[in-house]
Amino acid sequence: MKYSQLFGKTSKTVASDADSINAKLLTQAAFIQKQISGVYNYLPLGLRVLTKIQNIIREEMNKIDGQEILMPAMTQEESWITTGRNTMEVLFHLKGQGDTNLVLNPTHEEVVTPLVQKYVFSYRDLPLAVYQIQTKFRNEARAKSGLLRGREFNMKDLYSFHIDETDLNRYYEIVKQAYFKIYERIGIGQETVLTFASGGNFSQFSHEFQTLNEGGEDTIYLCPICRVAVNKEIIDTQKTCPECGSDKLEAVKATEVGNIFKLRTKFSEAFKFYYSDSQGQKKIVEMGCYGMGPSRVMGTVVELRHDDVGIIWPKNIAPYQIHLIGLDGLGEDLYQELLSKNVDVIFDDREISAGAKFADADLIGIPIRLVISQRSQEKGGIEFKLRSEKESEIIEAKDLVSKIIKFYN
RNA sequence: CGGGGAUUGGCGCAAUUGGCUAGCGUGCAUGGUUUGGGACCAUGAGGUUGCAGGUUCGAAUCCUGUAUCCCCGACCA
Repeated sequence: MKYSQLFGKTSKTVASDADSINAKLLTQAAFIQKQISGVYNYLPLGLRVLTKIQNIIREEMNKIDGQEILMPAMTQEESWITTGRNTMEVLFHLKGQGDTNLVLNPTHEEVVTPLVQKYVFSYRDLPLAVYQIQTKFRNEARAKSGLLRGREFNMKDLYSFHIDETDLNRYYEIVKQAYFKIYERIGIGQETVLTFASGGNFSQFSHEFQTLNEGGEDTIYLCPICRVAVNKEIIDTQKTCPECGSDKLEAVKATEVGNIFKLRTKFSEAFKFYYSDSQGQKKIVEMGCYGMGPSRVMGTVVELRHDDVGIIWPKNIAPYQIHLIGLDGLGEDLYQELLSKNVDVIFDDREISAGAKFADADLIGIPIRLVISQRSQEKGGIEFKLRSEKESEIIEAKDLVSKIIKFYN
């Protein structure tokens, strides 16, 4: 991609209503653009990041036998009356044709349970896990913090169905491990901790995945020994680490980037979802649900990975692999060569000053910046600089692609 | 949802006892000079001051209503 052709330009000033680091930097660098409070447009750079996050999640969900589906954003209100959740304050209500009452789904238990019920009748059909990556709508009392709390946001939701609690527990642990793998690949594994939360009526705990960061909305209580935490609900009832029993929990700020939950039979009972076991006996289906918001993860990454001049994207979710800056009219040949080697490159071909190009590269935050200029050629090649480092080095042209490949593998 | 603040070219801002043709920066266009950390000069385009109504000789400025945004709080599978 040539930067001169890219839809969406950086700005020296930032919209005065940007209320958080992620909103400021993502808006200023033209990754997102706010439509209304808590609702954002994704521009090409932003969509690339979001898609990369989604694809990492998708790969890990597929590895644990999740089958991807796509459910609708709107549903008849009746399903929500069935479960008693039609009074949730975050529900958006709308009218269909005639007197049809519809809701915009804030989550999909009310959709997925009747859907799976149409195809699953026997223990032979279980276990089963389906997921989607889709838009959720929640009419939050107060949207805020850029991508961290929106009224419309992107979410991956996985639902699992089991013959009994034992099998639910087995799969729940598998999902837990898959989540850590995802955060690791996205580049926030170091800061993301398992957090014990209330389990509702049917299980002792649910689990949140909380990413430690100063700007976080949540306060959690971290065990320095086990590096697990408990949330406020739990600390109010037990003051110790659930793993080691330590009472030296530290209050820290964090952002919730995932939540997994044993639903048990709450929804299968509401929809009368039974299966026949090997004896032909009618049994209730056990369920789990597992949420993760790619858009919120994207915002959280920016909160965590930036400096005072811009974003510093982790390598697996950067919008491009290479930010190539051409000076002195150079760069086109190198750009074409990188493209031919399948390197994902954005080429700043604009006829503006070097300083402006450097400033934009810092703001956009692609992990590797290359500069090709008369100066770099006099020094024997191409300047190679990591966004996360201060110093640059000169690389000979023949070594460039292998160095790039090495960095990304 | 309760309390507070704000709304002026694309973006960031200025303009009050109500007073001249609503300014500045940035961005944009054209020409020229520059050319490794957001260059400089010149010229130009771009605003019925969120919307609706009212007071007045005269409203960005005062009044009423309304919409939106932000902050604090409550809320938050």
